[in-house]
Amino acid sequence: MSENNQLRDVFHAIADPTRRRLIRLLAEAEEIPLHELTAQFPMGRTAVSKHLTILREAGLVLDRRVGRETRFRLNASPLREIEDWLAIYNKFWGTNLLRLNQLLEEE
Amino acid sequence: MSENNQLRDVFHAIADPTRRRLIRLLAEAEEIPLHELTAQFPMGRTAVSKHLTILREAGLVLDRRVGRETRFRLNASPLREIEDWLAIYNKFWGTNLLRLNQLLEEE
DNA sequence: ATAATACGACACCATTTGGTGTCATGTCAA
DNA sequence: TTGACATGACACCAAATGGTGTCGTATTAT
Repeated sequence: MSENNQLRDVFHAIADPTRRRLIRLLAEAEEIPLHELTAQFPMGRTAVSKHLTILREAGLVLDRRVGRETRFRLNASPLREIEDWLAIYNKFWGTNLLRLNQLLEEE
Repeated sequence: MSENNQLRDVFHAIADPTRRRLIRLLAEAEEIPLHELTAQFPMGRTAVSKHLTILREAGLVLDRRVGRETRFRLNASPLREIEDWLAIYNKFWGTNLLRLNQLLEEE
């Protein structure tokens, strides 16, 4: 039951726009091979592959060889860590505009 | 009503553990001066100040001079962007263990 | 008046990051 | 069997990142 093979920080993994777009693409399909993912980006195959490696090390992506291609699929569950982290702060969302007003009035 | 002065990516801002700890510290107090925040970290004042600048540019922190100190306070609302982004994927959280099983059975 | 404090603004540096290109290898098609 | 395709595994590079130390200045305390 070792769902946590996280060698990489999930927060760091989702920090890059390219990696977030990869996640988005993988959410829309079951399984996508590397060359097909690469076609969606203005960069080379090597760069996309590196981003996918980072996602894999964060547990956000699974990959398997099928013939000569490597197919990737999304594993969204590590995102729960982000959700948990956010839960601490979303209670501040309402109050902070008030805080801002207080701050401006003090000046 | 320009709440979005975001020069920096919020995802990038929360990617660093030091910056997440700064957010945590600021959530626990109303207002904390730089030197007091610095005392909580194993690094120098300059480094902490740089992290706070990144948080400020992401809109996550507000600062004001009071006498000779610069006091910081949390503004959590930009975190809503993260929450919105997560909302797209948390519907996958339940299904992915099934996917993983399917994958293992295929092998 | 003097000294200590808190800070911003630098210059500086090692490491990481995000990209490139190339080469060797396994796989599929003709 | 020959050639095109898809990939991994490098070597490589510029720029960003996350630290450091120092200097000058405004503020506070003595």
